[in-house]
This record gives sequence, structure tokens and C-alpha cells, in this order.
Amino acid sequence: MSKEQGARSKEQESVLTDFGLNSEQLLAATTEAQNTLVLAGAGTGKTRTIVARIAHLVTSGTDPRRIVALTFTRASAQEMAGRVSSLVGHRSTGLQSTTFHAWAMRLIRSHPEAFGYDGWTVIDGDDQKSLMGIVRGRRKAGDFPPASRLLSAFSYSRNAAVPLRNAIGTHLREYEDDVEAIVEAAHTYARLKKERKYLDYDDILVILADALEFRSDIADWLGYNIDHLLIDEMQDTNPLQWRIIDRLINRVSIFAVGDDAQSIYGFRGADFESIHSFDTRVPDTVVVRLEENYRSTQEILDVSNWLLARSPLEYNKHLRAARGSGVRPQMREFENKYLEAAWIADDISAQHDEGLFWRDHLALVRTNFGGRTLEGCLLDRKIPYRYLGGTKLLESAHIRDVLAALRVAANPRDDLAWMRLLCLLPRVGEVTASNAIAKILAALDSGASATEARSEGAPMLGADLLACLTALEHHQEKVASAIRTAVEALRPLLENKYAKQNWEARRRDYEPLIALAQGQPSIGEFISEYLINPVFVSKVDKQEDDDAVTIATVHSAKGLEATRAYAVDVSPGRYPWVKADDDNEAEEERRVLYVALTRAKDYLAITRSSARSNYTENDTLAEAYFLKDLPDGLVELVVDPDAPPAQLPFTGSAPQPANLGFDA
DNA sequence: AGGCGCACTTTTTTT
DNA sequence: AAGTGCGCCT
Repeated sequence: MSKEQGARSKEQESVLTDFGLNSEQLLAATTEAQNTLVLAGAGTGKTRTIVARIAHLVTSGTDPRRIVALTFTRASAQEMAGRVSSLVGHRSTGLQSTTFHAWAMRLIRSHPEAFGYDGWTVIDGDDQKSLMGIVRGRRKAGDFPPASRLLSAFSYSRNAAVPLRNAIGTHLREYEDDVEAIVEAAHTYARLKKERKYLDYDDILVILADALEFRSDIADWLGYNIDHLLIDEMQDTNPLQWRIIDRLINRVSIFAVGDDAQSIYGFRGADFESIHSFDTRVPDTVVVRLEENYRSTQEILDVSNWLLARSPLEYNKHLRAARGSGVRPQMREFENKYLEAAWIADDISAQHDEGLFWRDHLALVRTNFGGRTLEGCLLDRKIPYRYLGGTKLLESAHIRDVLAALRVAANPRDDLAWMRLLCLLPRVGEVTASNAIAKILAALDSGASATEARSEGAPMLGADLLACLTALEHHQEKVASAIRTAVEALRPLLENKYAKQNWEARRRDYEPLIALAQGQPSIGEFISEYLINPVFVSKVDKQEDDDAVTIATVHSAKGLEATRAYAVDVSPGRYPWVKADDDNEAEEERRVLYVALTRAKDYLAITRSSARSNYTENDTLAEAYFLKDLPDGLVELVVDPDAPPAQLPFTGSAPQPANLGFDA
């Protein structure tokens, strides 16, 4: 035994030595502690340390199938698995590297007898909104909160483990007279979900958390099957996720990595204080700090450090650049957002000519909407890009239309899918569709077959579509070819619906969709897999092409880095976001900007445009603006380098340069 | 009454 | 890109 251990430790020593860890990283990666918290500032080798930890575990004899590594996105899960396997090869086969939601869903699906959710469907945000629309009924916007706000209040209550009434109080303040009606809406929504066997995103975590809390047999079973739980981005873990972790303490060894200064998911109930109390909540924890930054030059860190130091909160973060000195970041000001985007695109293009790869460039935007102009510029110049945080393929309208046909074939009681499908037909709107759906459900209740119910309740589908649905019903297991069938049958309707909305671009999404569905066991599993692990529309047509510029929302850019980073539209009203109205929210905004700035390795451009007059003229926003007192020495200020500004201010919206044809 | 086209606004952040 | 409001049409 001791001989074997000796051999193993030599092997792992060589694996990790070649990996070039510093002493703290090595300490963390090889710790024998029951539980570990690694406090790792931006760029200090957080991912590298987790990867090394997993490599250490599998080379010292842990079965990789008994290791669960939880990350925040599908991308980082894959990245992590890839890096582990390049380090230790096949010895990591079976490692579970996944997101909280995907892990929970897999457990629920693969053990229907234990959890009891066999045949339930995962629904996305749009379906949630439709369902809540049913709950709201015809109440007017002023009288009752819109569906989206109800949903976010309810979701916050569940994720933050805050009583429903409190969440309503904070999220729906202006409806305080209607609290009782809102509470009732929450219960009705939950009931409708249950009747239809729908699971929303939160349900997935709640089911696992409840199972672990109330069924000690399940907690024991999970504990027996897992030795090591590794959690990335611990600072973004919310109370609901903590409930899951809590039940595994003392059953498995927990290894968490996080940075309080990068906590940006407060809106989902994450509280970065929980990272400070980690070692009291999780007994026998060893804390390791990583403070040396290997990513960026000192100039980039100087700006980032300055930003954080200005916070009233005490982060105690001062990143040191192991790489030393480089180029000063630039602050670039433009007349309007079109010139801003055009400059970024041109600069990327020029750098590519100089020999950099497209993938060396990362543009960080605050909102999904905020990347649109830049996206247009890149398209215009034929620069390959991927858009993280853009529209998800399975959530785009033209895809959902097609999937609706498969959904009603699989489950004739799926009324949200029925609504979507029937409304594609000419002369059919919400009212006609709901009458038809009521008839279909009544027919099913009285024992009719699905085929009978369909032709009885919805004769307006016509013979062809009715036959198509019957065919889909009988070939449910062939998801890919079912989608092809549905696309063909619906083509005239789709073409009509999207005639004025980019039909030519939309139609190209169907082939990749079919490719994605290849080998999926059922429509339900296909949908839940790709909702929980999304594929983005922008990525669809260039799957081979991994040399591409990345546009990403800061929230989807966690863990990313690039030689050249562009923080886009860092203007008053954006950082902090206009609607961040209390200090906590504003401080979270500061961390968002901090995450953005610390993505850059060699070059950082902070860009903004002066044309948002309603913001720059607003004293409150200008006063709150994070960069208002940025010392001159920290950045090089460049004003409108390519096109000197016309005399501002504008009174209306910014005029669009006629020669830039990218705003289509 | 219900559907539909048109003009209008309005976009936080994610699973 | 998608929701909302309004007036017109069947």
C-alpha cells in the first residue's frame, strides 16, 4: 500500500510540477483538508487551481465519476473538463463537470423513482410569461404587475430564501395595496405549473434541495456516490444552492473557489457575505488565498484596483501583476455609439492584420442589447464573432414555433404549445385558440384519442397539419427527423409570419437545430438539455470556426480573458446602471465593471460615447458615475480619434452617419 | 367580437 | 427583438 502511494505521489508531483503552480495554488490543489475555500482574486489562476485539484484527485486514486465540479456556465464546464483531460488524459473520464441546474436535472431525470418527476417538461422564460399571463388574466398594467415582474419577484423569493411577502415588498413596492392578490397569483401560478407538469428553472433546484433536506435516504445516497464536490464562483452561490450544499457537508469533501469582489448575481439572491461566513458554515475548512495576478499588466490592474478602492465596502483587494508593466489602458470617447462600435471593429481588424487572432479580442457589454451595434459592425466587416448572452437558439421565436408542434404531439395537454401553434394560423388569435384548446382538453378528458381530440377541437389546422401531428406523435423518438417534418409542414405559415422579420436569416437556423437534435431521446429531453445548457444563435452557423471575436455580457464573461479587451459604453447611466437605486445595487454594479476591466491581459480600451444626452445631463447619474474622478495618469484619454465631434450637445437622438450601412 | 397591421416604446444581468 | 396601444376590417 505504501509503495503504491509512493508511486502515485511521484506521478502526481510530475503532473502538477509541469503545470507550473505557485506555492499557494499547489497547497490548495493538494490539500488533505476535509473542506477548502480558495479566495482567489481576478486572474490569480482560479481555474488552473481547480483543474490541478481535479488532476491531483484522479491521479491519487479518486474515481473521477465520484467528483462533481459545478461551474456557472456550460462553456466553463467544458473548458474545465477539457483542461483536466489534457492534463491527465483518459483518467478523468466520467468526471461530472456541469452547472448546478444541469446537475440537478440529471439527477432528477435519471432517478424518477426517487424524485417522482417522470415526464415533466422544463419551460423557459417565455413559457413562464405565458403561463403567468393566464394567471394575470385581463387585468391592466397599472392595476396589477406585469407577468415578468411577478415572475422575477417570485423567483427572487425562492432563490434568496426570502418569504414571498418580503420579496413582493421589495420587488413590487408600488403595488403594496395588492399584496394579497399577488400572493394568490403566486399560488395559482404554481398550481397551473403542476397541473401541466411543467418545471421552471427554479423548480429544478428546489426539487433537489427539498429532496436532500426532507429525505435523508436521498442525501445519504448522494453522499455515498460523491467523494468530492468542487464549486466555482462560490460568491455567486445563492441560498437555494446553499441548501443543496448544506446537506452534503460532512458527507463529501467540499472545495470552493471564489472572489467577493466579483459577486455580480445579487439579483438572483447571491450574497457575497456568504463567502466570508463560509468557514463557519462549513466546519473543518482550510482557507487559501491567491493574490498574485498572472493575467494582466500592472497598468490594467491599477485601474481595477482604483475602482475597487473607491468603494465604501472593504474588499481588501490589491492585485499585483506578476507580469509587470505594460501599456496604459485607453479611455476613448466618441460622438455616438455608431462611431464607438465602428472604431472597435476597425481596431480589431487592424490588430488582426498585425498578426493577432480574432479570438484575442473580447468586447464586454453591460446588456444584451448593448452589443447590437458592435455586432452589426463586425457583420459588416465580415469579422467572425460569437455572442455570449445573445438570444438562445431554443428561445428564439421561429424555433419555438416549430418546437410547439413537437410538444403538442408529445403531450396533447401542453396548452402553451397549442397556443403558439394555433396562433400561426391565419385568422386565429388568442381567443379562437383558447376556445379550441378548451375543446381539445375536454375531448381528451372524455376519453378521446389525441388524434380525435385534435381534429375535433382544432379543425382549422387542416388535414395536412393534422396528419403531420399524428405522424410526429408516432415518431417521437426521432427528434431530428420530427423537426424536419414539422419545419416542412409549417414552412408557409412561418414564411408568412416572419416575412417582414428577417425570414432569410431565420430559415438558416433550422438545419443546425436538426443537427443539434440528432440522437436526442425525446423532445422533452432535447428542450431541457438545450435550455439549461444553451446554444446561442450567433454561434450556430460557425461551429467549426473557433477563431472568432467574442462579444459577451459581463455576466456571461465570467472566467474569460483575452489579450485585448474592450469595455463598451462605460458611460454615466450604464455604470452604475440607471435603475440601481440603492447602495447595495450600486456596489454590485461596481463589481460588474471590475469584472469587465480585469478580463484584459495586455490591452484594455474603455470606450464611451457622449451622445446619450439624457444621461450626461442628469446630475444624479453623472454624480454616481464610477469613473468621474478617474485620475489622469491611470488611463490615456483619446477623444474621438477618427472623427472629431460636431459641436455637442444634440437635442434629439444622435444622427446616424450615412456611410455606415450596418444598422440593418 | 375578434383578428390584424401599424406605429410606438423599451430593453439589466442568468439558469 | 418583442411587447403595447390603437384603429380598422371581417
